[in-house]
Amino acid sequence: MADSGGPPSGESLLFLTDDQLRKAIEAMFFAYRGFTADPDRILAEKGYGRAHHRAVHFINRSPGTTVNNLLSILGVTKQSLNRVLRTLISDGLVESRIGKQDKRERHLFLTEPGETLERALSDAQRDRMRSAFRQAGPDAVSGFRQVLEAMMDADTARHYKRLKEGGT
Amino acid sequence: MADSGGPPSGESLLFLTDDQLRKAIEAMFFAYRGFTADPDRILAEKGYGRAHHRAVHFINRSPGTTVNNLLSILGVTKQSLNRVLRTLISDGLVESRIGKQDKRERHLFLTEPGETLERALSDAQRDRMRSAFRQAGPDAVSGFRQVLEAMMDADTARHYKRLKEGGT
DNA sequence: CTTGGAATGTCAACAAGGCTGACATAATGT
DNA sequence: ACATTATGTCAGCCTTGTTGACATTCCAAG
Repeated sequence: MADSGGPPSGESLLFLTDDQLRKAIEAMFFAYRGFTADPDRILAEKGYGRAHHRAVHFINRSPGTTVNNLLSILGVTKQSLNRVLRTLISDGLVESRIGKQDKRERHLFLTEPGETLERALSDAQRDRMRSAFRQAGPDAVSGFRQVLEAMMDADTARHYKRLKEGGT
Repeated sequence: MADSGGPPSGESLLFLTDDQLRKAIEAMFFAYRGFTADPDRILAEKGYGRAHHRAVHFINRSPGTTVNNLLSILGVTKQSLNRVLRTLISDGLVESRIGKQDKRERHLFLTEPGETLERALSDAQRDRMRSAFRQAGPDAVSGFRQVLEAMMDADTARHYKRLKEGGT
């Protein structure tokens, strides 16, 4: 089963031994920890968690987005999201406006302080990403993105592409 | 502030606009969800969580490792790890042997059923990784690994490299 | 040899943030 | 009128992180 060790077995274009795949899996695990480490520190200071970061990020990304929309992007239950939104709104980082066309909908926006927090978080994360890209070099960057896209679930990839292309 | 949109601004070898970095950040977030989705399903069936997966993975990786060693790799508190180990041991997936030299230490091993679970989990995760690599192509693979390594914390990278090179 | 500290691991209790289920309200669409 | 949709809320559960307290074992300095 595990044809590990030794050099590429040739023949396939992709010399993917179990051992190499395992290394990639571990790399993904460790890298994700680094990826979240900087924002986590900032969030901890302010008494927030990763869930708040995600909400703030995607509201900043698509100002005026609805709760439902956010739910489908984040892939959590509305109860979970609502708990986070409630604290963000009552802390004055997020504003929720009733929809004009459809008054059932709530459109979400970052307030001034909300944008400040978002910027602190994304600056930290971007700095690390930029430095990783610089170390790895230009060719590595496109490979990185291609593999990540291929690793997403189909539904998730749809969301990602939609965000990648269009704005809101 | 955000010089987003438009093609690479040239000049730097790495055309890294804020917009591109943000896309990479989102890709990382969505990809990690895909990365954990398959094992999560298997774990949920058996009543375990991601923490159990991590423990089983690294015990399989380095049989006979001590609790302390595992702790430094996983980066959680010993109490957290201990809870997970306790259930794995009482379910008969992991065996804990008191150290011969130092009787304070516990050396951890997978039992037969433990290895079976580990294989199910890593097969699922490897399958997705392999398919992502195939879709992305050989060049992408090395770029992917390079960026991930550059994204880790320094301490984490040490652990990763040690695991990558040596066996135990 | 004894004794104090360091290392290792265990138990208890708490918090964050997932989850399900039930239910309320308001607006929309048929 | 009635069913459906969008949202919010309460209650309760689970996993998994945290800190604090404590037991055991080892080792080294007196």
